[in-house]
Amino acid sequence: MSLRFALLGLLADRPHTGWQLLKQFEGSLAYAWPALHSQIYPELARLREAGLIEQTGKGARGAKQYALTDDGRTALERWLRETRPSRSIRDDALLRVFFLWLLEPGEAASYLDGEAVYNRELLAELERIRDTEQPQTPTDHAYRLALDYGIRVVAARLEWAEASAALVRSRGAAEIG
Amino acid sequence: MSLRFALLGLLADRPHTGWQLLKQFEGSLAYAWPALHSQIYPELARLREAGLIEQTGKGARGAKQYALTDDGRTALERWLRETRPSRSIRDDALLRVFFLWLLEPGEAASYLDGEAVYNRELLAELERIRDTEQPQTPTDHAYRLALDYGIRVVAARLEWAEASAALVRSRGAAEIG
DNA sequence: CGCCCCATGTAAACTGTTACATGATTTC
DNA sequence: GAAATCATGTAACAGTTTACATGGGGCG
Repeated sequence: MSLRFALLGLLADRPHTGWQLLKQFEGSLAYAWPALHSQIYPELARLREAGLIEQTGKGARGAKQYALTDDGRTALERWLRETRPSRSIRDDALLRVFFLWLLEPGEAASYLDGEAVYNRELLAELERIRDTEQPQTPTDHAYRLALDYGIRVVAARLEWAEASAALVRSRGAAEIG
Repeated sequence: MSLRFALLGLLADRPHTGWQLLKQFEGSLAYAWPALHSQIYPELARLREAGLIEQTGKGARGAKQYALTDDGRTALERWLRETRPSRSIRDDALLRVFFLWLLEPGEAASYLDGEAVYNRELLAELERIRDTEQPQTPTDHAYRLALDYGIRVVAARLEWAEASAALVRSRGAAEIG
């Protein structure tokens, strides 16, 4: 369901080829809704069949350019305005935390160190993007809001991982000492 | 894949019936890896078939109690120690932010207000749990780490939503004024 | 006895990943 | 002309949701 609207949303800004859409999903959208070409191309065919998008041209090497139709824009705006976001979450890294008690304190702390490293590097990358790109268009401003979200959430995860690793180490030391 | 290990992880603490496992997935695990009975019961049958769990008793009304086998514990510890968490994320609420430029500033701000309300209420609920339950066992301590993670991340999302709503309103006012 | 909750399962539809498959254009 | 990248598609499999289906036990 969300993939369908992600495609419509990208096409609302300007026409794209399937390949260009794929690159968007590999870029900034990867943090919100990742998708591979094997899912994107069939979905584009279905959206076209449903009249929500139309093919507006051909590029080199068989590329197909699509644009949003009026029906597509209506469907997209209805999704944004009239439906509530799904709150369903799947977070493998968090799931593992529930079972950290199975490991020795030192090993559990190492796991948390790894989470800290991952989030520290991701945070640096997101901050680099924030500090080098200047939003111009309304689309840019929306993407910047999404980037700010990522920065705040990843910073929170980093702080949690650092604090938790320290906590686990101090509890482990107390048991031994 | 993760569902399998989530079940093994719960059974590592103590034996559970399928129903009890289902209640765990509806409770704290819902924030990390939600699952329904239609997925849990077949997966338990497969884990039993594979020798990773065994049925240790029968409860009232046809309830089946399962416990982890030695093979199951080995598989669980290998997952925790030797595999890295998947970083794949699907966040419908974040996806919508990329397309907020489609709405009028007032409507976009309303969407962000809704995100603030949702996260404010969830944060209050998580803090209530933190302040009423006192961790005792190692299992409790791991659950508490997961709860702390939720509190930090939800607090970050709340702050982002409030700041973003204010930002969008001020930009909208600047355009009009 | 009727209702609610406990308790387990299966089937169909949908979504997402991995693997297979092909061909065009650019670059070295 | 070989390799890398652009560009599109299908097939098989795995994971998830929704719907269908059944029966036991406690409570009023």
